[in-house]
Amino acid sequence: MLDQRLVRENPTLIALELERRGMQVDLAPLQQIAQQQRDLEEKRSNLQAEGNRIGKQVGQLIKTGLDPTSNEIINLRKEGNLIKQEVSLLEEEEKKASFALKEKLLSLPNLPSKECPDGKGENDNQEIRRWGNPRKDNNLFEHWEIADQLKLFETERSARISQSRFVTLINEGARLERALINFMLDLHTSKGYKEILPPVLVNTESLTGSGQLPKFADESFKCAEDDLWLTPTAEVPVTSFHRNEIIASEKLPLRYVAYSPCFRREAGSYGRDTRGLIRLHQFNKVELYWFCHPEQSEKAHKEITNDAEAVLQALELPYRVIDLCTADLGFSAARTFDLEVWLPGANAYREISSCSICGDFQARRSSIRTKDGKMTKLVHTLNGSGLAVGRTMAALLENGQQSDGSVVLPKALIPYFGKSRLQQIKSIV
RNA sequence: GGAGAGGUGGCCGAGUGGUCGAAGGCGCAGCACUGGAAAUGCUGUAUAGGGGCAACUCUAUCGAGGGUUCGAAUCCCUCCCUCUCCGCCA
Repeated sequence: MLDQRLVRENPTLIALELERRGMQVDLAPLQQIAQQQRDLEEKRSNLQAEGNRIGKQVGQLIKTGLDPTSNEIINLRKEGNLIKQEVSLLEEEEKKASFALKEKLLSLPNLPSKECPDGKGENDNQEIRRWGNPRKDNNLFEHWEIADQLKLFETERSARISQSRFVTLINEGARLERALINFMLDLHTSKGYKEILPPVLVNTESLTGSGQLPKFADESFKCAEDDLWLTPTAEVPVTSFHRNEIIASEKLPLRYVAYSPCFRREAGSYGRDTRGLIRLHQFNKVELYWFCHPEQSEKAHKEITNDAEAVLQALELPYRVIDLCTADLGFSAARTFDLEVWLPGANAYREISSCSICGDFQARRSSIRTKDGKMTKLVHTLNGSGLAVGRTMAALLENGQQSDGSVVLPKALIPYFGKSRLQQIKSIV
């Protein structure tokens, strides 16, 4: 959420920055509401001050022995009643204004950071660096073909259980998924991340706090009987882990790693990535999340990206880092580095992690602050996948595939998976 | 799900209609005392919004939302949460 004061005092700046995202917004009406809200608040609080004075006066008069039914007190009570009426009228108007203001503010995305490259679409994203040597042989299989051969997951039966875009991992596929989650969590906790395993059903406030609501309700699954949604990413519960808190400055930065299943409706993606593990309604993800001092967040953004990259490096998966342009930024992000892993079977780089700095955007929505001397300041938040587990498995299958049909796994995974190679088996499921 | 108890500041805990943003204690910070420290003493110590260069000041907040009243932490209503017992359950 954007700062109300900025809306009142410098709407032009906001309009300019949103334009970088490709949005044309007329902020004049918003500014007007913000101004109106403040004026009403001022009027109301002055009246209340007057009412408080009268209340105190009555109390004192009665204490000094004046008859409560005396004219003096009756007149004061009348005056008090008049003020009360006026206040309630003003209050009603003020509430309307604040509600309208908040509703609009919650629907505006974050402003891009100065460093974020301007652009009109994904072609304007900028590649920052590459790591590893991508395999480019011909006749390589895509991951679902390999998985099918090795009997790692079940698609048709999953549709029977749920619907399309769900997968049931079986045999060594299930084991590999579990190994990957543990491997990632261990890698990050060894670097000082605190591990948390949050609820995956989250309430409306939590989704609003991190930016998924009110605008993207159709992207999340909602429970019909309760104010609960299936979380689309651990970013949501982790943000709200500290919602409405003031975090002691010496505790910052707080760095969390959270594994969670993630649920997305993928509305509007019909026909895209219909096979395999790339785009599912439910997938596993290990998420990195930082709460930090505003002054540290730029540096933190590089660190969280490096920490996500470390997983790919340990798994010997070639990748590139993309600096998303303003048009491609997510709603809450001020700047985002995407990590794209090389999929030799698909002959393409695919997003496997998205590392964003959100500045104070989520902190303001969620009211997460810290003390800077006597000042109370909003913290900055950052998040990054470390990594999306299903896509990691896809990458391992495609990158490790051998001509004999087996898949060689990276050394780092052996302690977790138990062996170095996936081979044709007689399915035990 | 049923029955009962309760939700007050960073923590403990007083406060059942009147100047209460809230006694007292703990904790924390500063100062004094000390060779240094402990102990002691003094002072300060919530959040949000508005006004002011500032000192400061106004408003709101005692789980949340309504209501009664000139005036509510205190009375009334609704909801939420926590605890204890019973039931159910992985």
